[in-house]
Amino acid sequence: MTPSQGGVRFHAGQPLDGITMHDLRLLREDLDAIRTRLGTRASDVAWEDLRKLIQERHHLTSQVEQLRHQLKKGSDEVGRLKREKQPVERTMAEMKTLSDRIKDAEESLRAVEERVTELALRIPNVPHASVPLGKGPADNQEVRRWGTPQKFAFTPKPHWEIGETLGILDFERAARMVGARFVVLTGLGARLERALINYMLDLHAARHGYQEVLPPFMVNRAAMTGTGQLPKYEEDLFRLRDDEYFLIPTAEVPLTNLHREEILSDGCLPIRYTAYTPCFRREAGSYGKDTRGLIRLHQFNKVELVAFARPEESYEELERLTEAAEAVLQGLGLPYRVVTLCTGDMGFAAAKSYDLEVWLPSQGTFREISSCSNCEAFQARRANIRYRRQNGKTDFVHTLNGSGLAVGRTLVAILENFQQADGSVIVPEALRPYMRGLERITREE
RNA sequence: GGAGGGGUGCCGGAGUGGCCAUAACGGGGCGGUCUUGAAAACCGCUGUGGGCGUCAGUCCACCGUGGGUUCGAAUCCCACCCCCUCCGCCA
Repeated sequence: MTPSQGGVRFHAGQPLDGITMHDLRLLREDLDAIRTRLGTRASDVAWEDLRKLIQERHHLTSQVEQLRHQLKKGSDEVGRLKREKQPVERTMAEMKTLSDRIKDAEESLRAVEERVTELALRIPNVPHASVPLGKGPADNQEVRRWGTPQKFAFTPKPHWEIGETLGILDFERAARMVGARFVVLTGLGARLERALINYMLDLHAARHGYQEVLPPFMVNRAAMTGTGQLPKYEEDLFRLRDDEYFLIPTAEVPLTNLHREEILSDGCLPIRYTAYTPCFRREAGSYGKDTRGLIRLHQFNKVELVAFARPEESYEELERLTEAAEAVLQGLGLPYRVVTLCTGDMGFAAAKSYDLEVWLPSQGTFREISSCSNCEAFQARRANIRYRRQNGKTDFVHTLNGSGLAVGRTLVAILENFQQADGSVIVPEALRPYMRGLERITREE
């Protein structure tokens, strides 16, 4: 793949060929079916251009291959003639002409492939048959609820008021040193955040069988393309100015890319990873939404769950992963519900997603605190992650990911759900060992 | 950042322009012969992706990545990436 302005480019010398090929086979065979199943999910895809380009690519490929075959034979002939001391000038001249023709044809092919890749990489994943059709959050389906929201004898305060009164959240100083949508946690706030991270990691690593990982917080373009953040959502990412590196918007990116370009052995599946990372998001286009508090920040902490599964087991794995995320909320005693996202509300890479929504008393609603998705083979194709079946054939794995949980939003839920009339906040029992036994957060003098 | 060395298949490792690339040779793995069983020995098989084809098969690409030279490149040239050693700097 040739580097090009504005095209899809790879930093670490990784070719795109493998990625496009896999998508292309599917597309060539079933373009219309895929288009129909995607519906409004892919309204901005240039389907007709793509159809033409795929045909053109196919045509050019066979042409180039045929010419190359001729050149190979001719060049062998030159070698043979030279050994036999026979004249070679004529054959060499013919081959020179042929070689030039090949270069032209290859140039055309390269251009077409680049266009195909660019278009194909912007097609979202096809939803699973069990996903409800819909346009937005209103069409999501509630699956179950857990816990009972607390009845307050007073009007529950929003978390930013609780936090500022307790002196553990400082938005003002954060804004001064960076800008809007950042926070400084201090004292017991910082300790509570750290306690939550450790509690979640321990739970997933020790109880749920996820291997703990501490990955890089920035990755290259190839990795971002593999999980589907690129090329379509570049404006949502923070990018370094002098290097082709991006700050991760979620640990899903480094964890899933852990096995990019690998063939896993059947016996090691399923593979389960958990990691704490900060997450960086530009939140382009969300001006005015959740401007106060910890709900929507440019940098937040998250403990992530990622799994690699055999295709036939991936939906079972999605349930297992979702339950692991739920266990965090249950352990903390926070009421929540689980919803199945409708086709219109799902992420780019997901085939099916469950959102966990935690109860926030100050808003009187459930707010997203985790999103658990089965991406099926979508990311595996883009990142070329395969496994060897018992019959020796290779096949793409299914990748899954979910928050387990968004730490900042968990802190929000704790402050709001466990706030007391005197302004203090009760520390959930599960967290106390991580808080040096502290039972209640009060203002520190 | 500076100097040097290196990236070849599951692993080690040969290959410095066609003849030995259908990547030598060795190891590992799988299957078979032999054996009461095993070892040894011997024989065979053992990469990925794509095109065409009903099958048999056939064609193309891949020796870190991308360009270039050439009738022809793992091999020559250029750039980049990664790894190792030493020096400097640094948490």
